[in-house]
Amino acid sequence: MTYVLEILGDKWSFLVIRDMLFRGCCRYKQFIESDEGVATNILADRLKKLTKHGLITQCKDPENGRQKLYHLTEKGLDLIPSILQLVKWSGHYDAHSVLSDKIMHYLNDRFDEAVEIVRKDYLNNCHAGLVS
Amino acid sequence: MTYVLEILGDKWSFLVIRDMLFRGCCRYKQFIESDEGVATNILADRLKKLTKHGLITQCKDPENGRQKLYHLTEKGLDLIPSILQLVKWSGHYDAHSVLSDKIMHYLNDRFDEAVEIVRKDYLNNCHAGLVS
DNA sequence: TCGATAACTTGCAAAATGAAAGTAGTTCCT
DNA sequence: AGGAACTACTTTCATTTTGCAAGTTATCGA
Repeated sequence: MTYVLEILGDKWSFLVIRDMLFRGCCRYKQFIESDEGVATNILADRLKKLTKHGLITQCKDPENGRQKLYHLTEKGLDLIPSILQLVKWSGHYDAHSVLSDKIMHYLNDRFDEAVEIVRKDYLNNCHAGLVS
Repeated sequence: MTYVLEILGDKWSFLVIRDMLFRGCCRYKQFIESDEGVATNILADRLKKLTKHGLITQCKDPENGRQKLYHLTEKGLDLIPSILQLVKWSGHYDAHSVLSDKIMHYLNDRFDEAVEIVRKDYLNNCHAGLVS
C-alpha cells in the first residue's frame, strides 16, 4: 500500500487518472480546463510522475504536432477497481453527490461489470491503443 | 470522488486508516511508532480531520485515563473495499511487496470475503464497539 | 511570415510539512 | 502526599510544496 501512496498519494494524481477514465481527457489543455483547476506547473509535474511510474504514456498527436496525447497503460487501467470503490464510497457518503441511482446500483450490485464497462469504454474512446 | 479526496487526499490520512485496520492501532503512540514516521503535529491534525469527517471517533481509555482510544466508525469501515483494492494493486505492481501469495489469492479471487474478514477482524479486536 | 495555440517552465508569495522542544493532564512509585 | 514518568498533544521554525501569473518554445493555419 505504501507503493500506491508514493505514486497517488496526493489528490492531483488521482484526479488526472479520473479525468482520463471518466472525462476522456488525453490532452494537457483538457486537464487544465477540468473543474478542479490544477495549476499548470503541478499538472506538468504529476504527468511526469505518472509517466515515470508507468501509469500513463505520452506521445505526439499524429494529427496535430503541437499537441501531445496522454494515455493510460495497463498498469494505470488496473487502478479502475480502486477508483470505482472510492467513487462508490463518495457517492454513498457525500451529501452533494451527483451520481445517479442507476450508477450507484451498478457499483453496489454489479461491481465487476462496472469495472469492465469503464475499461472497455476507455479503450474504445482512446483508440490510440495501449503501449506497454 | 472529490469528496473522498477532500478527506483522504493525502497519504497520512490513508495510513492512519490502514494502521487501524491492519495493525490494530488505536492509540496516538501506536500511530507515531508505525513504520512510516509521521510527525506528531501532522498526526494530531489528521486525527482531528478524520474525526471531524466522522470516519473515526475518540474516547478516553476507561482503563488508563491518560490515553485516548481511536476507533473507526461505520463510515470509516466502509473504506475497507477501497483500501483493499489499493493494497491489491500495490501487491501486484510493487516489486518489493511483502504480501503473501495466499493473501493475493484472496484479494484476486474472493475479494468480498476478504472485505468481510478484515471488517470482522477489526470489530473483534476493537471490542470497544462502534459509535455512530 | 505572422498571429494563434499548446505544452510547458520560471519566479515568487503563501501554505503545508517535518523535526525538535515544550506543555498539560494522569498515573505510578514510594 | 509529592515527584518522576507517561501520553497526547501544541508550538516554533526551517524547509518544502503549492498555486498563481507571466514568460518560453515549438507548431500550425492563413
